Amino acid sequence: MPKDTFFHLPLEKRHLIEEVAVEEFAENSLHTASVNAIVNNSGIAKGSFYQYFENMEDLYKHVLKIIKDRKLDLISSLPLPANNLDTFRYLQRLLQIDLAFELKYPRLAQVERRHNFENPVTSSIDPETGQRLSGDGRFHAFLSQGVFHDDIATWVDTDLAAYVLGVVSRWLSPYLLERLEQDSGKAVEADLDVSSDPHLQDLLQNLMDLLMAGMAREPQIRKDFYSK
Amino acid sequence: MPKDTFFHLPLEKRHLIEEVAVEEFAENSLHTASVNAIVNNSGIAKGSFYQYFENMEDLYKHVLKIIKDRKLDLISSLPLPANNLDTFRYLQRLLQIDLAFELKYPRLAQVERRHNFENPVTSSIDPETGQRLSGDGRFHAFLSQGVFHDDIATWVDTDLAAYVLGVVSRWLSPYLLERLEQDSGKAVEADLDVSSDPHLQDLLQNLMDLLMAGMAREPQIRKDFYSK
DNA sequence: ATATAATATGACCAGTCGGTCATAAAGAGG
DNA sequence: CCTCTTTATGACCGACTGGTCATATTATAT
Repeated sequence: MPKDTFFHLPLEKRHLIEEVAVEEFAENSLHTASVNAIVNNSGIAKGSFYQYFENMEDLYKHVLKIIKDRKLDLISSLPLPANNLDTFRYLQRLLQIDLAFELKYPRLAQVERRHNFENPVTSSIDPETGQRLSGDGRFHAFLSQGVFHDDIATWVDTDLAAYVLGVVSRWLSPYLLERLEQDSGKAVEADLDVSSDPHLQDLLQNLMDLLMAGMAREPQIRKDFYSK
Repeated sequence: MPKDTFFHLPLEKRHLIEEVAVEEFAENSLHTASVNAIVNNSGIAKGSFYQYFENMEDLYKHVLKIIKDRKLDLISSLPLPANNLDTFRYLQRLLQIDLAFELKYPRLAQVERRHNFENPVTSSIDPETGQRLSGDGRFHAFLSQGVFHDDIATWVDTDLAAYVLGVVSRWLSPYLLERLEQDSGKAVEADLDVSSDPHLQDLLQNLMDLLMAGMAREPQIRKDFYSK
């Protein structure tokens, strides 16, 4: 955690340092990021850096926390979904959240991608159930719910599916945004409404169809013929 | 391209340097890889490095070429598929190739992933047709063939699908291998036959089912009801 | 005004970086 | 043996690295 001094800083100065750090971590990993670069780009003295942070890792963890906070803020700012969200509307919402985050904080999203690349987590074991738990758990939760509600076929290997969904959601956003720009011929505005833009909805729906028809039980899916 | 001197080297020495370079590029990008590290780890003098290569980028490109060559070798070494390969067996083969490569050359695969991360290509425009062409073109070819043979639904956005397949194939291999290790409780041997191991086939088939039922026209897929 | 605490600063350190180069060693042809 | 070419070497260079620290400045409290 950054030292107290850092949090006593005028907000403007603090935010400047944070912005510069984000930019640095977007282009460099924790181990290759440069203290000197951050110091120079934010106009503070080298000594000040070490008055604010223990070391680079301290600042890095702080940036990761910013990412977490911003994402939570963003989720709560999105229009509240209906109480009984359809299984696949729920998945669509998960993808939309990542998309909105990419749109609003592209550099933070890049830092997150880099972090994920340097610290890959293909899986971890749930200490309670002993089951595999790939990724951040969002998609495991989605799949469990889906299977429970008979919306997802029972033959689906949920850990494999959760991993695949995680990978797709992580890399989908930059593709969709670049695609939007190329298709429309103009830059995408940062305040684009991800849940209403028609072209974006088309693309997202196309992906949803692709995923759904594979996992949805209705209409007939081959494997379910045998398993039930 | 490396200088002549490099190719005059005894094979053993040349391969040692290449191995050390691969290891360096597996852990560092082109811009953060260290000449000194490579020199020390391979036991050659600093000056020799610059007798063999123009600079680090020269060596980097050479390693990329090794990756390309090894992959081609591996493809031609795999049992030849039947002439008229079923559309989805063809996709399965594409995934198996990536898997075999990860299994046989895990460090080369890591270098490739890092390269792809540092030089992301979400899409490029085909100069001939003017169409979008995401990824390396393998999956575009697959999808075009599939649509042509009526095996893939016409409503599928092929560029989006090709991108998703590319992302999945790139990140699937390390997951599957780790999964195999955890499920079986023992390390996976490097000479595992990716096209015959039963557990591996189960997992791959599960993913194929997931993808197929979404893209295969048979049995009924919703969107095709309307489009045809 | 004075004393004390909090903050800011950049010269400085030892270590590493990519890259060069004069020199030495080794090979090849006669 | 001598000659000429190719290859090997590591000391050396200037630039940059993360980190320290004595000193200076500012804010706070009395």
